[in-house]
Amino acid sequence: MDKSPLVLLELVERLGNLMRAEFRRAGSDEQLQPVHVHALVYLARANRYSNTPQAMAEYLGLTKGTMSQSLLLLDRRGLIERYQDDLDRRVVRLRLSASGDQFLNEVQPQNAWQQATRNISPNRIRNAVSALRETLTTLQSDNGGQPFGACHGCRHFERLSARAYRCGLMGDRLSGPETRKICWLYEERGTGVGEEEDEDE
Amino acid sequence: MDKSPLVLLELVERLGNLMRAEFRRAGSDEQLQPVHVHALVYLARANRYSNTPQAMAEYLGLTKGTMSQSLLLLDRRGLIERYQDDLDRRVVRLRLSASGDQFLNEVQPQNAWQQATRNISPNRIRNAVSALRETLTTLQSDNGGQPFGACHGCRHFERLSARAYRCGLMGDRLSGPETRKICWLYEERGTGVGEEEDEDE
DNA sequence: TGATACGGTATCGAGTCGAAACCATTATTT
DNA sequence: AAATAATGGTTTCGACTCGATACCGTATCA
Repeated sequence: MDKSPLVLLELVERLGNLMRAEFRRAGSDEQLQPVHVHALVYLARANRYSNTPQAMAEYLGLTKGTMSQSLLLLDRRGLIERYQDDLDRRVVRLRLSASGDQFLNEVQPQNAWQQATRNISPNRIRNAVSALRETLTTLQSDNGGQPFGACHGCRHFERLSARAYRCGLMGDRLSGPETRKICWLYEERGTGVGEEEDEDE
Repeated sequence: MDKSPLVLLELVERLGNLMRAEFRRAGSDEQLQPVHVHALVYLARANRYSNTPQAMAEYLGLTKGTMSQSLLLLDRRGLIERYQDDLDRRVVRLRLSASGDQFLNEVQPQNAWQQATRNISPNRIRNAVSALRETLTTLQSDNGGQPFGACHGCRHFERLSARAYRCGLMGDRLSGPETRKICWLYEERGTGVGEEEDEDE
């Protein structure tokens, strides 16, 4: 019996804690809690289907009530803007305001991480990403949560031509940049079993 | 410019969030917050140098004041025991109580993770561990925090004979099981630069 | 048209969390 | 030895998180 999965868990938790502390530092000037910074970071990366309170709550692991509170605060501070969906008038849509955008550019919450990974080869990072992604997928399907992947890797992603894309699930045309954003409708491409396997060292 | 470090960060944060939710679930019967469960898990794995409020606070990324609060609660609930160090009477030492131990055995907070990683080959996991460990080390040395590693991998770890070990920093004899615990005095072995590098795929 | 589901908000209470003040013990300086 | 500083923990305070629950308006389905 191998204990390395538990070691991996320990690393993930510890890195998560450190980055939360980092987010706390990043938000301290603006009196923001870590979760608020995280929400802004998410919003900057969410596509048109995923910029709702519900999607954010799911992503951040909060209940909708809690999420509603945080959004209220971010709205009061002028960091986000809310507007109504015109098809379904129950749903609220969110976007970063100009000052929210500026805030992210100034404090660079992810900068410490970028620095910390600067000496790790892209290949090792890709291998780690692949293992963690698989863990995440399993963990989520065990818990019945949404997968949240980048649009261009999704099963519903379609390439119409060199520069034209489309979401097969929702039927919308997508711009190039939008296909790199996060979508909570993401589904794994069904390439059967096996996928890639890292080398033995 | 490669964006995969940011993808890795996203995975680490998301997995961290999910596991916190898992810890919340694990502690809900006993009315424990995620951080309390995490503290118990840490305590079960901490060696004789690392079972103090200070070490725990550092590990969990909290201030000593906050840590003190949580320990008070865990003590009231009878899940931990505190006792005085006899060399330095300022320091408090902590251990799991019998019911704290039983709690961990019953709720198995890490079980979901073990399940989620069951289909990932040990080798991929080791590769991911190595990349994340390096990230953690850099992140911590950038922030001036403690490293927290397993005793047997530490620079001060000495093997006296087949079954006898010793910490060269503190000078104590160590039992076999204890060398597998977490120590906050851990220091990377100075094997120069380079270490291992994963294969290209 | 009703019943039901759904997205979001409002309210409440327990508890987290950092900051700062504080206490007892140990270490250092003079 | 006495004064001073540093250290490990605790206490107190106030702002805020967070889940639970109730609630409101809109959409969907019978």
